[in-house]
Amino acid sequence: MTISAARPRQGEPLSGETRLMLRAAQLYYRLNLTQDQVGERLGVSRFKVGRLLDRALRESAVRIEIVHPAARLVELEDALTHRFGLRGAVVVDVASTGSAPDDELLARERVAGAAAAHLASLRPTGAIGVSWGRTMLELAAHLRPGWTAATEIVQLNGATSRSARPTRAHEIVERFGATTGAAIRLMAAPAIVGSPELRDALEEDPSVGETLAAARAAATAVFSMGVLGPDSVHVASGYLNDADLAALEDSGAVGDVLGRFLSLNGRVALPSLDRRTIGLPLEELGAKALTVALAAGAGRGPIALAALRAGCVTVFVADETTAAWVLDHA
Amino acid sequence: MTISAARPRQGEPLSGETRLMLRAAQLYYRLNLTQDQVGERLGVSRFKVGRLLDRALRESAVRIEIVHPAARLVELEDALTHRFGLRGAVVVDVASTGSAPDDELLARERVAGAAAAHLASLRPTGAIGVSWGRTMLELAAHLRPGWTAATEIVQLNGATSRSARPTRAHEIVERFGATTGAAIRLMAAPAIVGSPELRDALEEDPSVGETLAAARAAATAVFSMGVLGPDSVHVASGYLNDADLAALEDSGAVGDVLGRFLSLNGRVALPSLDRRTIGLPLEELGAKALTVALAAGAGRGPIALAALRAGCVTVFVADETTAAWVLDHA
DNA sequence: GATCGTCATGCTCAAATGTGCAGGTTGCTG
DNA sequence: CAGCAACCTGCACATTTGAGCATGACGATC
Repeated sequence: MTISAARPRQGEPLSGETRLMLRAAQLYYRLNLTQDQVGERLGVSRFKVGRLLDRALRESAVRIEIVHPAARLVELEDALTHRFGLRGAVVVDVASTGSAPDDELLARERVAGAAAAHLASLRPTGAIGVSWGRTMLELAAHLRPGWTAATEIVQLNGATSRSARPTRAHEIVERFGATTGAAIRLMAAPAIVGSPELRDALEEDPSVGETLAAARAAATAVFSMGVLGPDSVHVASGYLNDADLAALEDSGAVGDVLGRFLSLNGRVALPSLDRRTIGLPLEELGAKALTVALAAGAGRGPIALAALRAGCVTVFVADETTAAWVLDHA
Repeated sequence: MTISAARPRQGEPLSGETRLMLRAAQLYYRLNLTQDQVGERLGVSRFKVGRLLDRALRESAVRIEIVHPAARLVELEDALTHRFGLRGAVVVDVASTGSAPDDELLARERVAGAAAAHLASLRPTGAIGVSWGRTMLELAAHLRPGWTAATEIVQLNGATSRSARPTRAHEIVERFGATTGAAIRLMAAPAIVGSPELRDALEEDPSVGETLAAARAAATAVFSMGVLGPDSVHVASGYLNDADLAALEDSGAVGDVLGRFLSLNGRVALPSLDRRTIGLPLEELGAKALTVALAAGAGRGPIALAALRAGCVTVFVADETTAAWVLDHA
């Protein structure tokens, strides 16, 4: 080794500037000193400290991450809200139990609970329309007395069952009424009847027509989504026979909202069936100021996406799996 | 399932407040909105946003970490500075080559380079004392012309070799002089002589004495550390015979600073040998305003710790391994 | 059912931080 | 070595943020 001149450095491992930057970052972010204090310790002006910290952030020498386990849910909520132009979205996580049926139950419970809480925070007033189904039943059970004041609770679609499996729609409406102090209005009709003519006749009869008018007038609607399949409530309740089911499947239907079966693009899948369905039409649902839609459990993704595309949702409440599915396929 | 009343929630998965907190964190930290803007979007006051972010930080829902690869080095520097009351510390990383001798070389190169740069940033003036050794030679080679202005460069301890292996102390002093425009003052004496009497006689002779006086007067000193062992420069240069080496090892010496061998506690290990050593005594070194100590390469940990404990270091420059060893054993 | 304590809220004011700009320095080029 | 350009620095000023405090709502307690 002969002393000659400073040889070129192969890879300056750490310039003084970088060292300074990191020291500033440590003092500022770890010790929570002010930029002024950091500058004093490092012998530079506070302006330089600010610029150093700027650089550290830009070069991502410091990383700020949100580590809360629920952060993912909030991200999904924001993505849904933005993607579908919603007024809000609530996504809940469902700890897996290992058993699919239990997960289903748990998802319903969580989504219903979250929906109840969110509804309470929205404090809708006036008339509130409600649908029925297992998730709605669960939601009704979660409503806390006095969660809001409403003048009237209206059943949005037909439900009287002709089979062994009752829809329990009246329990739901009653619970909504009991917890808000509102009058209730039931819809004394089946969800789906045999012919369009019978549907029209029933809807014109005051017994159904008045409720339907009230449903139209309500500014708020709360409903859940149904899947299509042999275990669907509509099949279990006897509204759909095998031929209907087959026709629906052929038409690309993925599930229903207020008894209206939709295909993935958000359109009514089978108009002939839709004309036999008693309750608020989809367009009227979409015209409301506030509609809260619940989707809980595996397989709800497609109908949730369909409903969102149909534009009849302003607040969407779902479990994480469903929310992720919707965003993946949107 | 019977509707009765809201059942107690087993584990509210996500309170609205937490949801709000996370959303605020996302908007604030990811989108860089102001607290005011976040508040507007979330429909809360900016004060609440501030408190929400506070909570997020306290509950460590957001984590701020410094991820730069060199952050560790800066941490070591701060720890050393604080632990030993230094004016500063510089720690460099040494990419392992896989071969121990190459690592040694590389470590010296990096430490010397960093020391040269740091010295330049300190811009010491007046008289500067320097020691010799392989690391000092490397440091000298890294000095850039005009790195500072000095009046005089003084050799701090004896070095003239009586063996085949030259110490090249004069090259070091000359390079320091050439790059600063300073006059130079060499010490025409061996590092260690045979008897205290001869040492005293030499130090009183003007040829050595005047340099020693200048060494005492210098406000700044730059030196490196030597390890004890058969491959030590002092053995190679012929200053120490086997008996000396054995006595040193018995006394617990771990290495030398300016030819003064220290034990781990920072004291002179073998006073009888110290009295035969020509150069600036340790106490005088510790009294200087600025002393820059270099420690590079495996096995320098113990002598580095000893020197730090001896209180003769104000700026410490070392490789990562040595720095970590020192902090581990301090 | 009245009272007290606790807690969250929003305010004012001070501290901290970011921004655009003018002056100065460095290093490059002809 | 002059001229130029890019860059860095520090400053005044506007914006943003934090701290302490008064107020009001809610729930608990006696």
